[in-house]
Amino acid sequence: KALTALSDEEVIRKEIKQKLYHIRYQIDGSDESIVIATVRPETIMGDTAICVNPKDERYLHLHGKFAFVPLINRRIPIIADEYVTMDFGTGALKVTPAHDTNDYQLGTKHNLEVVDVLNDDGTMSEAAQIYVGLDRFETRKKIAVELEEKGYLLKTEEYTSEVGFSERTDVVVEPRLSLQWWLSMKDIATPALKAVMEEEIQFFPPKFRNVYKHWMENIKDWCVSRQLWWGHRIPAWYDEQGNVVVAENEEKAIEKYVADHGKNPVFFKQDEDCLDTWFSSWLWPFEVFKGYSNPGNKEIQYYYPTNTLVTAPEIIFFWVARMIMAGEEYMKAIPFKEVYFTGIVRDKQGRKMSKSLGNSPDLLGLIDQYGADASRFGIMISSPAGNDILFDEAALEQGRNFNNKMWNALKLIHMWKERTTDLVTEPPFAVRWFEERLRQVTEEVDLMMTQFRLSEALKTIYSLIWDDFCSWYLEWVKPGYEQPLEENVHDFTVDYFTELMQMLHPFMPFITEEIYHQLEKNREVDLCVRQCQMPNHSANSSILEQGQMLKEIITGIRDVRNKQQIKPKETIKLFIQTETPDIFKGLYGIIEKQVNASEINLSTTNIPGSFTTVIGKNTFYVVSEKPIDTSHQKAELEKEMEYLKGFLVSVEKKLSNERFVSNAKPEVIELEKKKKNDAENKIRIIEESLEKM
RNA sequence: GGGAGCAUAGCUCAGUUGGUUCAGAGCAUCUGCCUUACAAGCAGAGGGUCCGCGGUUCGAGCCCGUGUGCUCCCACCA
Repeated sequence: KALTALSDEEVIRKEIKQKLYHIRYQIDGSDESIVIATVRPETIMGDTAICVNPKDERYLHLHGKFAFVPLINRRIPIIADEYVTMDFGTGALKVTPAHDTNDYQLGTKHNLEVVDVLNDDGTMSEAAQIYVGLDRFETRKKIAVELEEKGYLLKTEEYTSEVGFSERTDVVVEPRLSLQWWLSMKDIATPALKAVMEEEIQFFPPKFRNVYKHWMENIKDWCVSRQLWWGHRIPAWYDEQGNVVVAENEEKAIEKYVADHGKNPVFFKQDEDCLDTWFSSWLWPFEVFKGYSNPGNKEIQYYYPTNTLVTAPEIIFFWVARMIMAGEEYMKAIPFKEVYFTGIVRDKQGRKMSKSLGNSPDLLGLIDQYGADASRFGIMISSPAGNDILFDEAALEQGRNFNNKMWNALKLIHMWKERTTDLVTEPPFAVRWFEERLRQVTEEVDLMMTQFRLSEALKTIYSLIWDDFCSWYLEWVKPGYEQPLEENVHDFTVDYFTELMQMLHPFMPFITEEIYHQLEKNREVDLCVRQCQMPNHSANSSILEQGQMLKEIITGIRDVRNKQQIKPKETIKLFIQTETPDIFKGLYGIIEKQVNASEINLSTTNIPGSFTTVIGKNTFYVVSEKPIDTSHQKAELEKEMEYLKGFLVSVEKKLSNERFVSNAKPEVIELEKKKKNDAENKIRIIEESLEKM
């Protein structure tokens, strides 16, 4: 047990206009006096020193002398401490250890007497000597008058400062000494600090390790007793003389008492205080499985330590650190391996959501409006790990639209099912490509999930479904109007869609489950959250590169169509000039469909009257009914040319820099050479195209 | 006052030993489309002195110093 100066929890600070009283204290053995300034003149009877700054020249001659507290004439020392600010008030501070936190610390440091002038009910105590039994605020008024009458009050000035009010009762909180139970923290903090610093326990995001480290390295003893009537009661018992015994329970306390005193206690009463809420909470990881009260039971063996704690960063110290300490102390093992910190949900303007602001969304209303999956999507997509969440309904709308998109994809696949053909062919390029793409993204998402980069994982899956699956893959395999689809292509598509639903399931459980069952009737098991099935070999990069090139070609030619204002329904003829015609094998069908080309041919020369565009190492000539506007095209090519030449210069400069060549890693130099080569090739191709225009 | 973090497109954010053409994504914006899954959509585009200054380096969005601005936690002046 130790004295506590004050607990400042549940205290609301408010700016209050007050009076600052300048009060004169007579110096012992001198005509001189020293003036202090205070807003609480009723506490002067608790003064046990006057403190000045050691550097303050005004008071140098008073160091070590004594002064008298007005009205009660207690003789108190004049001490010097850096704590006192010279330019505030008079530069002299009355020290009241019983009623001010800082004064208490000052008192401890300088071995000052402690005089508690207040009773529990806020009236003046016997120790105050005067105004005993009178309310503190009444005393303040009366004492000011008395001080003035007796010539101690020199002046009063208006002063605004912060005063603590009780959160529950809204009365001014009075710092007051009391006897409390404390827990010495240093020893139990050491292993807990080590566990996190050595990453036996990992924090996500890791930046919070700094906060934890700072706390644990500067840990203060913990006041664990509370004057409440609920909670775990302090396990301490007193006899009639106030001798105390601490034990696990009353039975053991009596045993201990008998051992210490050689007799049974006549009177034995448990302490009425309760433990701090967090003292109970820090037992949570093991005591929910009775790991302390019934050690080694089956459940605690299975569940302790657990894997991941999900919590908020503002309770790193209150709860996270304490659970780790309790785990190490009582279970001799860490309680969990990973801690994931969620952000605080804020409104669009960045304000914390709160009842008083009334800016919390009505979740059930949102679910009605957008759907449960969409609401989950909206929150998850805007939760970058470790950052606060700015809640914006637009994200929920995006989630709703995503639902709709997937629903429509399902509808399309159902339509195909009705007219598949038994004809089974080699899987077309699109099928092979998407398999690789799925494999690639699965690996990416798996990595993000293990790093708790949840919103990034969701974004990646979202893009895989919307862009790769719907916008590219489905369009690539889509049969012509009223044409049938090969059965195996349909089956692959169903498999892919299933795999996608599995990936998305943790984020959007309802629609994924539904689509999963509708894709294939009579599925026996439900979808559940499981780890990604890691592919048994890594993705085939050449197919992926080919797919990437295909996307770029399609986009590039669509851009030409747009810029040339060729109507969507109007077909074009496409000629490809390439040194590697093989890479286009099997892609003609897709390209024709995607850019609405009536035919595609290879060409070794420029096509007159066409629009030229260079994509990668290949030149494409677009022929349309419409007259081609080459001025725009020419300007674009020239612009690119200029850029490439500038780029080439910078690469060449780098390569001719001796210091670069001698210092850079060989693979970096190789890359630079490749860049140079690529740029030169591209410049040549564009030059040729420009010449012919 | 003590500590931590942040500053990249209009907004929210990625950018993983400093080296691909690195300046990105989503949303928003603009243009064109009622194309037979989807207008809650399709196709395309524009948009940035990577906060300022200095340094290290062959090379800096990334490393170091410094200034400015913001956020959070803790303490709080009689």
